[in-house]
Amino acid sequence: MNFLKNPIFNGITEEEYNELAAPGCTRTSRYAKDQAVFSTGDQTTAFGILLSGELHIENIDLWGNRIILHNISAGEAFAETYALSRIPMMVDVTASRDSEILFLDLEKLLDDSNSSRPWHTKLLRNLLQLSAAKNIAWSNRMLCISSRHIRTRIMTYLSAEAVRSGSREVTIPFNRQQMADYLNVDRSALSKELGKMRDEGILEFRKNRFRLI
Amino acid sequence: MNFLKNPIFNGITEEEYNELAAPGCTRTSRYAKDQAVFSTGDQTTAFGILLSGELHIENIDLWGNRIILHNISAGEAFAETYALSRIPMMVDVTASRDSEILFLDLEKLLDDSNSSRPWHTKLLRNLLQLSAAKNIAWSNRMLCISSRHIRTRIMTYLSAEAVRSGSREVTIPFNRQQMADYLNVDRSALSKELGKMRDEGILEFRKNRFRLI
DNA sequence: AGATTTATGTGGTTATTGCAACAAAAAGGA
DNA sequence: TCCTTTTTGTTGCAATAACCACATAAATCT
Repeated sequence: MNFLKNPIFNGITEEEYNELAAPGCTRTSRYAKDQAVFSTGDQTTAFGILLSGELHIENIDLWGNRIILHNISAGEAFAETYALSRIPMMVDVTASRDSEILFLDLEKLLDDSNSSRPWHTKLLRNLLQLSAAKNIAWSNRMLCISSRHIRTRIMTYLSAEAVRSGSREVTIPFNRQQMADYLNVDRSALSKELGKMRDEGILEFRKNRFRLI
Repeated sequence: MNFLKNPIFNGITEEEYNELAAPGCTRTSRYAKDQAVFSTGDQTTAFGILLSGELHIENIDLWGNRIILHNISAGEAFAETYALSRIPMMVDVTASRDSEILFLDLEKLLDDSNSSRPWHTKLLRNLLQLSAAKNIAWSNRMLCISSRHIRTRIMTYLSAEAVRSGSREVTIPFNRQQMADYLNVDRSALSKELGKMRDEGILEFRKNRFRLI
């Protein structure tokens, strides 16, 4: 019941959770590294909360290029947008590490028959907060991509991470290829630019640890 | 009361609207073309519904480059993300035409004291749908930007618009500069590529009307 | 209508980035 | 430990797109 501390259950008691979970609205599944959780075209009424591990939300375009749209860490929710809007998924959700996921079926949970339950309004509010937060995350991502220069993208991304962590040293959840996909640049070009920036004394890094100077 | 047909008021009756609007939770304002509705750094508890006109959500980066994050047409809502999350806005909202806006103050509307009102849950649900739809829009936009080739960006964008309108002929809500900002490319490079594509017989266009072939 | 401002198209130049191929280093398995 | 696989870095080359400057067209104003 550790997951009840998750923001999605904000204000919801253990008793209330047991009540909402009772009619088969929830389930837990495990996924191995590189295993697909959802695939493009899937439709789902359930969204997931990542209990442990790590996921990537990614898209592969018509030419086979992959772009990582988002990185999901433990405690974060995902696919709630698709569960809410019922449209076919335009993305792949893949476990980038061994992961454990709690699924909540929104179709059942948000049914009108539950609207008098005390947990119903709380869940709605929490979902709304979650969705708003996702929108903010999209904006941040978009601001990274918006520059046409690799260096600016790197700096925008790392600066934002540094602000979030409150430190000039940041550990990112990507390897080089994934970082390149996230910033939407070529991997070798990214390595090249990172090397240049290190030469110029702008930053230090080893693998996925960066230090801004 | 025409705006009650807006999805945000889905299921909400005129009587209910009068009740929720009574305690000063709503107001209507007019904006002239190019006038700012919100500016970067603003904090708001109210979000807007565009009754008439057109808005652009845009960002100007540290180097003065503008990027249009989103285009708002009549009937669409905006800034609900910021009203929900209370963080300072990272974008400018500008009227691209003379516009009339209905503002709803979420801080007051979503207050616990209203939770027993019949319109309260309806409003929450509608906001949730709205927020989810915005997330979908972000995804679409991101898929446009994800390619590194101008031609692919153009095709991804126009194809998506063609699918939405169910026609090979689409009228987009942008002039060239705005379209370039939306696709995040240089304007002259965009004009050049559009010219090439016309020469190759891939598409026809005049101003903001495009026809895919 | 004429003048002014805004929008769009074109050409040439430069530079950044993508791309491909390979080397080196690190990680993982037997 | 050695061998294999994966990850990261490096180089040269080609190409695309940015940038700049200007021409033309369209829209707006008086």
